[in-house]
Amino acid sequence: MSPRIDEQNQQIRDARKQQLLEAGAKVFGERGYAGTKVSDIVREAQLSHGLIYHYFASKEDIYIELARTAFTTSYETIRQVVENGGSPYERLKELTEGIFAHTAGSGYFFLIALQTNTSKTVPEEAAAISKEYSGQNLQLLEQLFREGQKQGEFIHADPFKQALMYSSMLNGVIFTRLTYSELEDFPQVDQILRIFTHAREEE
Amino acid sequence: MSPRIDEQNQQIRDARKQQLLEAGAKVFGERGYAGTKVSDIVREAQLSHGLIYHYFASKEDIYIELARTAFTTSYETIRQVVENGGSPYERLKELTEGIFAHTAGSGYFFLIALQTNTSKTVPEEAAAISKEYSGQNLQLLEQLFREGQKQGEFIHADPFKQALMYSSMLNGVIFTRLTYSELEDFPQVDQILRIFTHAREEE
DNA sequence: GTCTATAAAAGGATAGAC
DNA sequence: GTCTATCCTTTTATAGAC
Repeated sequence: MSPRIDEQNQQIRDARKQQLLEAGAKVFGERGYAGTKVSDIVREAQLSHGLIYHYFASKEDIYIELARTAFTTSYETIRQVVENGGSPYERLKELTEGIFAHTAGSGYFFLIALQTNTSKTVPEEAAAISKEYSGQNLQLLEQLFREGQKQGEFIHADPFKQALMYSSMLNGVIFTRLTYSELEDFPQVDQILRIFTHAREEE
Repeated sequence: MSPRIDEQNQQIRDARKQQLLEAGAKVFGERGYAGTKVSDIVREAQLSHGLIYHYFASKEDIYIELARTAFTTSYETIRQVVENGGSPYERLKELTEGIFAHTAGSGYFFLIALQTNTSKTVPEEAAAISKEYSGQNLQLLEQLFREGQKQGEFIHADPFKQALMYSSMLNGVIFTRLTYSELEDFPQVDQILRIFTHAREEE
């Protein structure tokens, strides 16, 4: 086989796989792992039913790959912002706005991460990945709150609980916004962050 | 058939149905509608597989009944507190504490309500019930925020968005707490409500 | 590489005995 | 009223032709 053809085939393979992953992200995000049928994915991807098994070993495998992408990206995003310059409050604000901006369009990866974290019906390997990264994310946030408290920007409270409160709130709000996507100026980031800062009248 | 026997049978029937509903609440709450098998429910209820169909027409039917219970109870709870005496802030605080207390134990009905609201895979009838009640709940909250703003307790912002923010946050936090149930003093209700009130240094 | 047809497995629902 | 065994539909996965 000529390398010319080889390369072309590889491109096709990559394109198809990508197509299936994107379709999978959408339907898994919308319907959950158990609620998604293989036929849902291939319909969304506009490919034949059998073809999916040339690219993935099983329905589980697609989900695991998507979950891995979701967690590695979110971890990298958080790490970058948290390890950035700026005061703790500035970094927290930048992180929050970044996450909202990032999930404004589709939010499918957010939904996959969330359900992988919380559902008891996702593939075991995905749950393992989730557990690992969620802990790391919380640690990054905890550290940020600890710094902010030391510098006097944030109110004093168990930094771990503050990190937990922050991510809970974020989950709830993003989730809501996905169903009320027509709303403008929702949520107000400054308003949310008031939970963690000292009293100051709204400017 | 003697009325004596009739009555006894009725009691058995009621007990079994209750048993199945409780088991259903647990597994549907934990695993979602699509992720739950009829066999999961009967195993949890410790009854035989076939028996469930003497009490419910289908898996869908059990879920619908549970969803209805979840929504009617939550609506009644909110309505009672909101229409109570006390200042808007006091009522909001009472409501929040009540919901946390109520979901501290199991939270299965909370989870069922949440997924009925958001999942695309629940039975159609359940989704319809959800839509109806969610709107009503939001209206009650919106009214509470409107009053609180008029009386000067709450910051000024679109009352509908504030209601949405409140319920989003509550969802996120309750959800988190269900996985971190060993945490004491989480969440701090006063801290959450700071989002909606005017600045005042934490007491 | 892609498709259609088919096998294999899982899960919801029913039948009939006790 | 309750159980076990069975049916039947849905869904995952594979085979084989193009």
